Amino acid sequence: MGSLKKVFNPHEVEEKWYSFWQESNFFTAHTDSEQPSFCIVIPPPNVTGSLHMGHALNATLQDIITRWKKMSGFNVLWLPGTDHAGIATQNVVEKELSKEGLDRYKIGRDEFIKRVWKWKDLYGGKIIHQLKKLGCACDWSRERFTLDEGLSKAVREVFVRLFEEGLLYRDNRLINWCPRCHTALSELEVEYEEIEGSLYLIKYPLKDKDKYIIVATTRPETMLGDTAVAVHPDDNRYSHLIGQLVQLPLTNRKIKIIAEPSVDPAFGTGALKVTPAHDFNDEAIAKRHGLPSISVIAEDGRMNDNAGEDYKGLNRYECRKKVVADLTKLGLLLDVKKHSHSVGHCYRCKTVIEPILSIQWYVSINSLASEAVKAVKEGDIRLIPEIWNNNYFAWMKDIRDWCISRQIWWGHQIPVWYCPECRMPDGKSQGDMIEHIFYVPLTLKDNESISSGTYSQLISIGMEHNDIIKKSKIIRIPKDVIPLSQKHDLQECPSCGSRNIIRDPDVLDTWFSSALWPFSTLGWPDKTDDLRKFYPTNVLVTGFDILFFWVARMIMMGLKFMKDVPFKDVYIHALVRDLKGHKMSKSKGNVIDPLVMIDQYGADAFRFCLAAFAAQGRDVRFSEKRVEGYRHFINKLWNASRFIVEYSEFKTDRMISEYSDNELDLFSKWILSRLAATIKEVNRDIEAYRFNDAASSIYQFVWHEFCDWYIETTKHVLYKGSKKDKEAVVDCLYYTVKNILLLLHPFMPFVTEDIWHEVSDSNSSIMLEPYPLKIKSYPQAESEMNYFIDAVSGIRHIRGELNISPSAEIKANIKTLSSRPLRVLNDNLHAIMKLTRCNDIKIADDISRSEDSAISIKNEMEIYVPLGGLLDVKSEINRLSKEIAKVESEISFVNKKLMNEDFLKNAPTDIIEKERGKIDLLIEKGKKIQESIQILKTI
RNA sequence: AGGCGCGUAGCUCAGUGGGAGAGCGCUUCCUUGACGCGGAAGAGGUCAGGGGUUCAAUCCCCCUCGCGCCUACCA
Repeated sequence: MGSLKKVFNPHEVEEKWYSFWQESNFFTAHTDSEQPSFCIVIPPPNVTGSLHMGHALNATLQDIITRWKKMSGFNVLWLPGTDHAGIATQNVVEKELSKEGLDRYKIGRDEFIKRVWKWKDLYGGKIIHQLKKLGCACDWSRERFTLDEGLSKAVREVFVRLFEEGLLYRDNRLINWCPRCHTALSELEVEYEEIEGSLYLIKYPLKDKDKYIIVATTRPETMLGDTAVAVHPDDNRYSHLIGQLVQLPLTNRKIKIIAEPSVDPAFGTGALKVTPAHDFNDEAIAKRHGLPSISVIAEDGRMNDNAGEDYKGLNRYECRKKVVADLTKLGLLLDVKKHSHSVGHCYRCKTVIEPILSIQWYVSINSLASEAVKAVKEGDIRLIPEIWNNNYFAWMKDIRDWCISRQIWWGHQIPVWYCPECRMPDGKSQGDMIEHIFYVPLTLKDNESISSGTYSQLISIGMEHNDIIKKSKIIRIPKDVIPLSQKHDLQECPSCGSRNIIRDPDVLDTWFSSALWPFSTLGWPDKTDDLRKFYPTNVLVTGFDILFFWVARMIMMGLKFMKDVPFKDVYIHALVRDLKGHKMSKSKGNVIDPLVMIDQYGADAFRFCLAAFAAQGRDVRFSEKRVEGYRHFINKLWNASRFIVEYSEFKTDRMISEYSDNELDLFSKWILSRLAATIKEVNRDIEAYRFNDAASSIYQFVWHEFCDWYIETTKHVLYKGSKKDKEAVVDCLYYTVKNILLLLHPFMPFVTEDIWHEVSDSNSSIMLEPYPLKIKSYPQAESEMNYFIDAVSGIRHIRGELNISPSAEIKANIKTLSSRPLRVLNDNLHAIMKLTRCNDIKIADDISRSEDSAISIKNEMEIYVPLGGLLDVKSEINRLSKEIAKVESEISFVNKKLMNEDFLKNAPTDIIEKERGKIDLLIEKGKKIQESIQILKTI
């Protein structure tokens, strides 16, 4: 033990203690431990990102639970890791390439993936290691990555088993396509945003050349793919036209007018153009009416051959301009109105989504979802706060099959192969059906160039199998081609033995691998010790924004493959917003960097602030001022500890429990009792994920009970007491501070560890100490302490209100109205004098008031402060008059109640008794003050 | 459009069927032997508005207004 420095400096200790913990392996969970297990898997952050406030809050809460459970005797595993974030990571590396004038096609798939790994090793996973700055007790020896070998094995296992059970299928549907990322997205990956656009009214000529039907659209360029015009069957304006053909302008197609009840006659003109290949509603209409789909926009967002010679090759927006111009020339554009509507954007790159038709892999979700609903309904999984249950159920009810294939390279490549040499059931060669589109057109021997062809064609012109695969930018494999899937890479076609097989080029949605996170990270599919010990995990701590993306899918996969829930509790915390309540985002420029907060105020203050903000069911509006406030709290704790350490020479080896009741003074028993209450509350609140309540209980106890009252009352003993009295008080001070540090450790790991080494005899870490659980209470001391506090506050109140300088020594007389306050106050006379700066206090039951006194009426006592010439009679009368007004209004309020017969009839007796007791005291108090005013008036 | 949540001190937020609390800010005073990142004493609120249930409503129910979020739709 040394002594604490004058000022606490977070920077000096944070790194020191973190590496101490890590080197001592305190974060490591033990497979052979006898202790009960407790496990949290971290929501794996995106490997491309850097730490933001959301991560900081999320990690702080997990760390609080982790440290609390460790100290409470559990073998805790907090398992960290990152997710490979397919699209995001691929985007980052593609941007890098484009700076070098390259793209992924130029360097090829293998080279590209090597590049991404290299990037990942250099810059990836920054977030997860930034958590160390926060003090997180993650078991780094078990850190995982969704693309590492083990997790890839788990993905492969899951895919193949779902495939074999028939829960995976390919289908040709309209999907959300990002023309920039060049991939399909699931519906969850599309963000809708309100856009100020235009509504174009376009005349479609009827067979009777002078007449038109007018359609309304926000996307005129899609008219090139129209295959019908739909009107409501009961719409009188149009019912006579149903069944007629219209000439689709800018094309030479004629399309039919159909009756469709889903059309809203009140919207636009009541006539809807139907473009099944580029609109989800239109696709549904087309299905009902057997309409063809004509795709006019290609994967790169440009118009394709079907759009016609004039438009082919233009991008969507250029085409829109030209279509509008051409319609205007033809006199077919009737009007353009302003119109705001919501438009889907890619959640990664914010490009406007294009619905296009394509073949994708889907997970058949219904059977998985119904199990996942059951788990929450039957309470095997608790969502906390419960308010999320409804959201969860609603989403699960409307859940659609999950599109899991992505047309990118960074990720788990789908373990499916197709054999071009086999024949389909109808006898056609599969190779005739598989179409290859090249990155760059190939020049053949006779100088002809080709940009695409079927597999069979390309083979017939002499291309090698591997060459075809390598040069293909897109491989179109029709739905009917038979997919082959197995755990180990397929080397040859199991039916024809051909080695020229084609692997599905797509990769899986990143969330597919994160869905397995709670068991894949523990070693599944191998039957590992970790898996046995830590699955199911105990709690998942996460934000609501990924409840569907991730939590729901983990529940489905856990139930399916582990036959058990992945976690018992899901604690859903708030989003961190800025002071105005807006989401923090780089584009808004309102981001607060957690690392800056740590740098400025220290990790402990920052963490405590996050915990204090984490009230259930409410968003966090982050305020830097509050971090500062908690930095002051740490300073307070630090200085309280410094004070105690000064008296370390009086510390004995006695345990506090070895002190008998009469060896401890009132204040010591009181603070121990308050500590007992705080310990109880903090444990209860952390258990219930009420982190803010736990934090404020400790704050209140440390500052306003321990520092404000206990330390102050020990001073007269420490300055003037006997050795024996000092020992008792110092032992109690040490005991309380040590318990405060233990209670605070999960919230403020660094400063508590630092002080611990000064105040405890042990050289090891506070992390290894047991968390305070239950200690003795002293209810009598708590109630007696109130007399003391009343006496001190009464005198201070008079001082403050009458503006008597704190340095002026005064006298006080206290008349007690019963024996208890008489005894309590007399026993602690010196402490009262010290805290009120009185040089003389008389306490008795027969004190009479002197004329020149200021007074204060408290429970069972009357306090007189004789002031002689110092008494400003006028302001004292003023003060007492204010007080009497307050008392009188209270009396009339309580009286009204007690006069009410219904109240007396219906209210519980304890409430009635309370009111009766109140009124007697109030009347007595009023009388006393009144008398006092009278006396003052005579002066 | 539907759902959820919120509206409490100047600001950021707790909270409860029996006359409301914290932090910061504000006012006055204080170089009191842990701490001015401190101490003492204060000011400040018809708990968004209206109606209902109840002996009693800030809290429960209904409506209105304002704000936020989610889901769906938006030709």
